Amino acid sequence: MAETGRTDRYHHGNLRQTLMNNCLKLIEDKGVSGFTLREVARISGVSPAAPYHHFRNRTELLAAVAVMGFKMLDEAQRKASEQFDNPGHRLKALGKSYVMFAVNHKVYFHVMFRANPEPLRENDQVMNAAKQALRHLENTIRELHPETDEDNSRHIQVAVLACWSMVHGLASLWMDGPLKTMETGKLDIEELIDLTLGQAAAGRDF
Amino acid sequence: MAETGRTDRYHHGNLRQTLMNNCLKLIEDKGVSGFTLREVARISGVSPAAPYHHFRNRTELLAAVAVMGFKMLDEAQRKASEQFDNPGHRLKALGKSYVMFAVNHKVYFHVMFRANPEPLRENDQVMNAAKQALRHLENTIRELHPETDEDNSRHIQVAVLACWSMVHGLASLWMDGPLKTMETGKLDIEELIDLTLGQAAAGRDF
DNA sequence: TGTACATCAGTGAACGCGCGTTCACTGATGTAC
DNA sequence: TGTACATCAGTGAACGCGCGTTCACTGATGTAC
Repeated sequence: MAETGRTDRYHHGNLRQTLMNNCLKLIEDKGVSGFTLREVARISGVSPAAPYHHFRNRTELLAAVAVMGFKMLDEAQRKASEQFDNPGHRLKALGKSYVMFAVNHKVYFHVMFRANPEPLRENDQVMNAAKQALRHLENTIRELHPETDEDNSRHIQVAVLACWSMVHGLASLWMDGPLKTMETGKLDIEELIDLTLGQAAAGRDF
Repeated sequence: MAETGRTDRYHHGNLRQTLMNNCLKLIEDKGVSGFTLREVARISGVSPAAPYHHFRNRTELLAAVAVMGFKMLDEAQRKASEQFDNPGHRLKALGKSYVMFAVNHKVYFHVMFRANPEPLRENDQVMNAAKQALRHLENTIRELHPETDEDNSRHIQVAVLACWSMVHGLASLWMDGPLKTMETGKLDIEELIDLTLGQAAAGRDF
């Protein structure tokens, strides 16, 4: 608070966070592959070597952003699932919350799922944060299928996958853009989510 | 055919196609952002300047690959939709064909939907090819909802979106990898698609 | 069938550039006494 | 309260690198006569 604006000090005071924020800004403008450590340092008003006091290398900065994103998603999913006792309603709320997260935090979503995924996927902190964020969906579906014989455990996995696919796909299409050329692209995204999830709930078409 | 292996000629004979193939190989190894024109030229056994006789610049090579991919998808969708007269069955076949395309042509899929999408999305040839590939899905859904009043046209758009989301999401999750850490990741992908689309058809959960 | 010539599709050297990372350094900060 | 000193978090110059693209060029190919 009181710190904002005082940028003329030798010690920055909050460089780690500043680098992460500017990393996101940069990716928003130029895409994940357009992000460079040097430019992040530059717009943070700091020398090219400074970030190395906070992150081992370029990949670790991206990983930190991804972890942050998964924690935010986790929190959003938690809030959504607390809104309803009925697991069916809760599931729908989780789905909507997932897509809304992607829409409202487009850049995080990119880093979380697509930023040169290979190096990030070998990072334990990232993988754990991801698992945490997804457990709300799994728990809720488990509640919808209380019989827990062996066969059922597989059905649950498939159900999780079906739900995840639907919402991840809606989010992906929104971000990948082809959607924008369609008529529906002009609808309000929130309305669109309701309609689409409703469509799926009715079990029509597929 | 008879040309294969004769690489010691001054004129390559088929450089355009060779560059596109090696572009795909490179992206498979290093990701879209790791693809460089120079390396494509290198592994094609040609000087760094040679590609400029076939593509105006780096982006245009990517665009050509994307167009090729959409044409292949179009063809796959066409074949799938010819398998069934019943539009319900046809829809399911289209969905499966879409996901199988992504799984079997992972790299094309990446270029088509994610390769620094901004420049590609401004390319008319790419956008037209994309529209062509998607029209099978739209036609089939239109057939399922023959009443064509105004309200219905919107329902159709939403239905297209719901279906597209499901299959694009399944494909995305498969490619983005988190899926692989789940139990279901160990299932055969083809089986998985059947189960998931079946799940959705039953209208369970969501 | 030969020849002249336009055009096509390569070469290879060079350009300017920005990158990730390292290095020896130094100013700022916190702590023990 | 002052001072000595360790540690933290910056600087700025330099490294080697590979990139996209351009340039003047040349060998190969196709065609008209």
